[in-house]
Amino acid sequence: MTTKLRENYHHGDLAQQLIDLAIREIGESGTEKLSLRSIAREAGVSQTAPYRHFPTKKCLLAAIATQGFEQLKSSLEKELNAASNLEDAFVQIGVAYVRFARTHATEYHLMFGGVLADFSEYEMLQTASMECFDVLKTVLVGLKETRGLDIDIAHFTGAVWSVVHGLSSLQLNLASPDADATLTPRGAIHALHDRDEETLRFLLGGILSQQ
Amino acid sequence: MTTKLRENYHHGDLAQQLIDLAIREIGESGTEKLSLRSIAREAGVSQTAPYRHFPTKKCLLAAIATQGFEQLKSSLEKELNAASNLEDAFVQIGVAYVRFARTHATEYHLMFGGVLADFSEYEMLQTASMECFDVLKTVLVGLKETRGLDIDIAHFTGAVWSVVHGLSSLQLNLASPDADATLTPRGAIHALHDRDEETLRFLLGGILSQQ
DNA sequence: ACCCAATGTGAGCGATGTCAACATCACTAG
DNA sequence: CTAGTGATGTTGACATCGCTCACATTGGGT
Repeated sequence: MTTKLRENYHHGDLAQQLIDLAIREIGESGTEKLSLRSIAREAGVSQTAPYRHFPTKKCLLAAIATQGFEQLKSSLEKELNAASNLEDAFVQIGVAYVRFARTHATEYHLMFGGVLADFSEYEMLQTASMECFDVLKTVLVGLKETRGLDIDIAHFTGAVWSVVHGLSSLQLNLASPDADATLTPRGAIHALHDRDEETLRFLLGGILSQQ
Repeated sequence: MTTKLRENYHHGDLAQQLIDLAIREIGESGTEKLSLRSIAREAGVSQTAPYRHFPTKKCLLAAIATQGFEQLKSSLEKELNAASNLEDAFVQIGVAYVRFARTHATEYHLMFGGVLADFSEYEMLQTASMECFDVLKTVLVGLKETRGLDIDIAHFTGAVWSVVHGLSSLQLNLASPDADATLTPRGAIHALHDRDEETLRFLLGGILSQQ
């Protein structure tokens, strides 16, 4: 499957194929092991061809993260539109967020793992992340208004985001296939698996009843 | 301060100095940029000397994470011993956890950032992380008993851990110095800063009153 | 005083990110 | 129809990196 020679000089859609190959390679071997040269080989292209599309390795990573934010945004929007009221949307968006993290582990890692130190270096990343955040914002602002909550909305948003991010990040980075639900680090994380909605209701449920 | 020649052939405590230099370099330039050769130069030692202490670059990182778990454990234990009751300990341990993450960002990143994929490859890391987890376990098991909570303790532990980890990880990876508390990603995270206890009471407070 | 295990050195291999100069192609203006 | 231009891909090279191997130095236990 690798190193197949193209019959055409030009490739067609090298940028997107490099993104896909990079996601796969990171998923298999981790961010540190990703090499532009190896995915160039896999794409059947010279080692410097990627530089026509991504001026730097980090720019490739930023492109992956940007795509991730766009996908996450559309997932959350779908959930928001499907929910019949804001309280449902509140939980269901959380569930969709964690599900996205699990099914797009590589993207999530690049979006929130601190690999891309400063989003402002990459304009498209910046705007994609803000548009994604806006979905969460919409729900929480609406919730504050309809329920007349007396809260600092920025702080509230940060707190809620912490919960869904914590759930996602812990499971991504410390999950192990051979864990059972015992009272060990791995076990506690294993106990979270496939119980997203229950866990989120547990953690977020009390918030709405406060105040 | 760098590249100073030693007058002695032997260094004295190269292992620990390499750990310290690595923490500094990661803090300044990120995990990806850390090079064994550069910290060897800074230590005034040949480029292969580090290999007498760490068979691999990842082993150096594992040593840093191990040291981090030991420090975190002792922080949490101090908090546990200082608290007058379990409810206080519950929140104060959370506060200490987030404070550790902030003051030891590099270590925290290595401990929970998914860089060291499988702890079981590094025995000392494995045991250090379990001993650290035991402190959290003690509090939660105690809490379940004294309050007669009807909960799955592994799941409960995972959920609580998610909250403190989410708070820590979000702030570490997405904090920016020039943020104000507006309704933007950065702003929401900024709104969490220096409000650990308040946020944790907000998020964890409802849990204890449930059931 | 001797020896050995621990520790440090030097040279080098294969791989990587990136750059500069060049080649090939698709498309558009005349 | 054709000439030329910008986008895309290639070749070759440089500095750096992780890591290995063979060798040098040292200090502590006999």
